[in-house]
Amino acid sequence: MAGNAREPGVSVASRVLAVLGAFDASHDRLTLSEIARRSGQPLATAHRLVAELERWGGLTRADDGVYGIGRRLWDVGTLARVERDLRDVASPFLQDVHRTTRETVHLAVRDGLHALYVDRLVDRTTAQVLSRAGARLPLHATAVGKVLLAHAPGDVVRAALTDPVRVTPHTITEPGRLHRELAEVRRRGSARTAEEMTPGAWSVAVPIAPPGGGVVASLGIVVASPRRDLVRLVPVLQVAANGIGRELPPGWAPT
Amino acid sequence: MAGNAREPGVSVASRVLAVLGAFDASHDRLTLSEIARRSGQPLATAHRLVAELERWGGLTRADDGVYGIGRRLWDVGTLARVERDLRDVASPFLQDVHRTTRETVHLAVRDGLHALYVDRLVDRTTAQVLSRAGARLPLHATAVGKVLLAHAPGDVVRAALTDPVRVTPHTITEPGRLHRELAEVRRRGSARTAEEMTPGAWSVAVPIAPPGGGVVASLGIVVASPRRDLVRLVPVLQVAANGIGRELPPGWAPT
DNA sequence: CCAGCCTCTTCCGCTCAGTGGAAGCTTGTG
DNA sequence: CACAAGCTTCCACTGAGCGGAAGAGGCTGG
Repeated sequence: MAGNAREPGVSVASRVLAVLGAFDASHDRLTLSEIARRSGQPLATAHRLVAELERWGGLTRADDGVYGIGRRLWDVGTLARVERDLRDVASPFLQDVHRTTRETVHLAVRDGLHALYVDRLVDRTTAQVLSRAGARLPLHATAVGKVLLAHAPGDVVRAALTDPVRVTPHTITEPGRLHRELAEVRRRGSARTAEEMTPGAWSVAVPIAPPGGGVVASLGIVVASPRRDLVRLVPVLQVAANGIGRELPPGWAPT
Repeated sequence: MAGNAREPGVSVASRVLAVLGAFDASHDRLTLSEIARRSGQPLATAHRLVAELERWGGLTRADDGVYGIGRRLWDVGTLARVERDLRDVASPFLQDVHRTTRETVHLAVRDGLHALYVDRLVDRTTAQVLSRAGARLPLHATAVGKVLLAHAPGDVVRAALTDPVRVTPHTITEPGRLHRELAEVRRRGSARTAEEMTPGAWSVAVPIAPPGGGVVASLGIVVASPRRDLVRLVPVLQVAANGIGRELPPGWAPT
């Protein structure tokens, strides 16, 4: 017989989203079969959905048949708040900081238990640091992450400090020590890391807050050597962070 | 009776996409009713789809009930080729150009009959020019657009020069004159505009091509006064454009 | 305090859009 | 030329999706 044994309880919408979910930072080009596999759907089903997505412009298909995310989805993504508001406001300030320091500059918000890198500026010469826009790194091992965590709700802190991942030999994983460091971050108004996320990378970061609001983002800088004067960059960051905060609408929050 | 008069021939997938399509540059925050109206769907239907999208993280709902594009969609959009490859490669060069000129720098690709602005750098002090990342402007009225058009297939040129929109009093709309100008752009290797898109904005642009490939993007600069030495910026742009081209994978194409 | 209006949420039985196994097709490989 | 792997098309069964309607909540003006 033809017919089928339709898996129950799965909406079409969720299938569409599963197709989109098949793509991620390290899988941005997929074949139909890969999409089917990664989204957990029969080939025929994936085929139908993918075709429709392509027709709409959400996916594009290269000559070799490989699918990638299309412009239409890029357009839509561009409208996300994290992207639009924050990036637009912060961008000139990132440039300022970059121009005066010549170092890699990062802008991040908290996304659950990760620091989500919304924007960054890297010198062409600078060794490529891990982060790129859209990357998510652990909160406890990055300077921007520590800033965000230091101003996060208690349950987030608790969750983040429960069995923190050891990324490099220098990563701090003792909850007690991290707790003390977060208090220090709040007191001092800036956070630091020394090769805790990437060997050969040292960084500082400061919080960004809109007028009359809490900390919504963090601005950080990464250098490739244990410069003793790293702290001297803090005032530069603070001026920029204050500028960004001032230009954000009062009460602005990511999400 | 309950039941209904389901509109036939409309797939669920397309309904989901219609919901996403309800959002655009000037409508990035919508209420449920607005989404329903703009996507042409009954409220109950929109409600269901929106709820599912929100559950997935594609949409977020603010406290006041207004919906916006969520992080999940931002993530996915980030994976688009235009965004990823081109932006990543070009970003440091844009910074170089910006640093030496202090002017607004633009990176654009052709999207149908429009120049799609993939990235830009603006000085905080500079008067805000129209373009922002994600913006689409007519090909015939912008410098980057002219570059892209000058290297576009014949049918695109024909379509673009059929009744070109007059944007400002300075916009060139005579097909003949535009045709001649495109030839000139090809010959000279750069394009210019003088208040053709935005009053008070002059600009130049050059093509970007990967090794052994055609023109895939354009790098431009916008200044706020009719500087006589605008052409002197062309070499700067060319160095950067060459650098970008060289770092693009051979045969790279947007889309 | 209520009427009027708006937007959002929930309900429910009918029905056709969606389903996926299978067959056919294309392309690459040994 | 057989075989495999990936892609496309086909088709009849059926439950997921549909949307009108009613209910809930909120705001405004009389």
